[in-house]
Order: sequence, then structure tokens, then C-alpha cells
Amino acid sequence: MGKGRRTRRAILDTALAETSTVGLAGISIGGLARKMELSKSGLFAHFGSKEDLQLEVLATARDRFVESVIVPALRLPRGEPRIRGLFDNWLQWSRASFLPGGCPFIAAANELDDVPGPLRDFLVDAQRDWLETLATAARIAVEEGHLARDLDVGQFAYEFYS
Amino acid sequence: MGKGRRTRRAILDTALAETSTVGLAGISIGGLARKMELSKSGLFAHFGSKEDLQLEVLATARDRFVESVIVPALRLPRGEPRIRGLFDNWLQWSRASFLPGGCPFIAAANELDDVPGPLRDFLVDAQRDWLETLATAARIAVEEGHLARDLDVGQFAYEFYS
DNA sequence: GACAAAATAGAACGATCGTGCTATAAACTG
DNA sequence: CAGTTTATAGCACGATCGTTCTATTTTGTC
Repeated sequence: MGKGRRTRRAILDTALAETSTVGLAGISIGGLARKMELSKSGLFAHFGSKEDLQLEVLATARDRFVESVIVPALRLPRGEPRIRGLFDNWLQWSRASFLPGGCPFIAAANELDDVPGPLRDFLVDAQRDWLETLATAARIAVEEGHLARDLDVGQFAYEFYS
Repeated sequence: MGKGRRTRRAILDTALAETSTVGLAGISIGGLARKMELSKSGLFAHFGSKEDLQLEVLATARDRFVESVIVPALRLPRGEPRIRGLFDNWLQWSRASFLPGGCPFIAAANELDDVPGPLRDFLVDAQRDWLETLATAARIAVEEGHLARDLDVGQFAYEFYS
């Protein structure tokens, strides 16, 4: 699988950076094509529609989040160190070089919270996954004795998230 | 001053509601004109430019905020009751009928934090005013003995805001 | 290197964007 | 009611939007 996927990935990287500053609705095919030095139709051909492109941007953001926040933390010892790692990585995430405008999920959540559709559904799922990851990490920390045994892990995850 | 100001105000009310759901950049002259049953140019004539319209929308939001959050709280007794009033009114504010999409300041802050210009300047000023109002209320509560004497009122305001 | 397949360019579409202009209609002032 | 100011409509502009078509170039395979 050759060149197609490669430029597609490059487009999504650029689109993700753009999204973090101007939001999901703020990106445009033409503007993206100019920045990529591609023709508008050439770029468009990689995605059947703009909504599809936006969806892929969100998926890219989620992949980046997993690989730069969650995966490194899983290499840390179970329990409190891992939770601390999740927190540190999370803070660093918003300042990542490929996100010049900060966390794209926060930006997207703000523009999508009143707009039903597949984009919002994707975002809701992503947030739920993240909360479950946090709750799991908290549960492990309880098992390891690093956190109080009667802790409500769901509540902990939610406060961590806030 | 007659009809001009009246329709202008009506436009801004509609625009504010629209902004709270689609954001400041999401509103359009044409869409607004359709919703107001006015011609595009007839509506446009009230504002020299779109940026001017957006600025007036922010000013309208600030006026609404003052009159529905701050002013009523000032009629409550000094000290803790007033702080409690500010907090309650603030929560109610996001659910106000003229803000179907929630607090417009939060939405605007998210789209403007990377876009310098008069719009962002206005928003920064408004936030500073609000923090100062909170700090003043806290200072009064300290005087009244409702809050610890050694309280950092600035820090209190900031945490209240978060 | 020939050939099929995939990737990109180019042009055009209808729509909408923000913004001017000019004319008409409505609202005030005397 | 007459006259003037003010508010609104209508039309057109260049630009950009997302999208669809048809070429043309580039890539990967035998």
C-alpha cells in the first residue's frame, strides 16, 4: 500500500494541526489543499465528503492520544506511578508540537455539544473510553494499596477528568 | 431614537442565541437575515462589518451577564449570601432561555484563544472584570467575617471561576 | 518497458460568504 | 400634510465553499 495512504496520512496530520487552532468546522478543503500544495480535487479524492474528513481527523487525534498519553503510561509500574504518568502525559499532550492550538478534543467538544451526528457520537465514545481507562487505572491502584480501598473509581476518574 | 435601534437590538438578541450554539465565527449575515426576515443588506446596514457585528454580540452578552448575574446579587446582603447569589446566578446563566447553546463566553474563548484581535481583547477584558468582581465580593465577605481573614481573595476568585 | 491501476490536476457547478452600490419605502420632524 | 432623515430592499461583485466530472500524470506489476 503505497503513495495514496502516505499522502492521506500527511493530509490528516496537517488537518489535525489546523483543527486544534480553528476547530473542526473551521477547516476547509481549499485551505488544506493550499497548505499541502495539492489541488482541491486531488485532496478531496482521499475522502468521500468533508464530514468523512472531519471524522478521520478525530480518529487521528484519538490515535495520537493513545500512543502519546496512554501507551507510555502502560509501561510504568501498576498503581500510583501509572496514574501519575497518565496525568503528566495528558498535560504534555495539550502542548504537543503537532497541536499548536491545544487539545483538539476540548475544542471539538465545544463546537459539537449541540450538533448531533456521527462526529459528536465519535467524540462521546472517545471520552467514554478515556474515562474507562482512568477508572481502570484507579482500580489497579486500589488493588496495589496506593489508594483508599473504599474509593469510588468512577467518581475518581470523573474528577481526574475535570 | 426609534426603529433603527429596536431592530438592531432584535438582531443582536438573535445573533447572541445563534452564537451560543454555533460560535462567533459560525454566525453568518445571510443566515441571520433569513431568521430575522430581513434582507441581507438591510441587516448589514446596521453594522459596518461582520467583525463589528461580532463585537456587538459580545457586548450584548456582557450586558446580559451583568444584568442577570451581577446586578441581582448586589441586592443581596454583603458577604457570604452575595457570593452564594453570584454562584447560583452564574449556573442559571448558562441555562438561560436566550442562550440555547450554553455560555457564549466559554464558546467564544475556545475559538478566540489563538486568534488575536479586537474580539479576543474584548473577551480578555470581560473575563478580567468578572474576576475582579469575584475578588471584591470575597474581600467583603472577609470583612464581614464570613471568610477566613488570611484568604487570598485573588486565588479564591480564580478557583471560583474554574 | 508495456499495461493496468491508482493518484492527482483542472475546470465547472450551484451555493453561500461578506460587502458595496442604488433605489424605494417607512419613520420621524416641523 | 410636506419634507427630510432613516431604515430597508434589491442587485451585483468577487471570493470561497463542498462536490462532481473528465483528463492526465504518476505509480506499481508482469
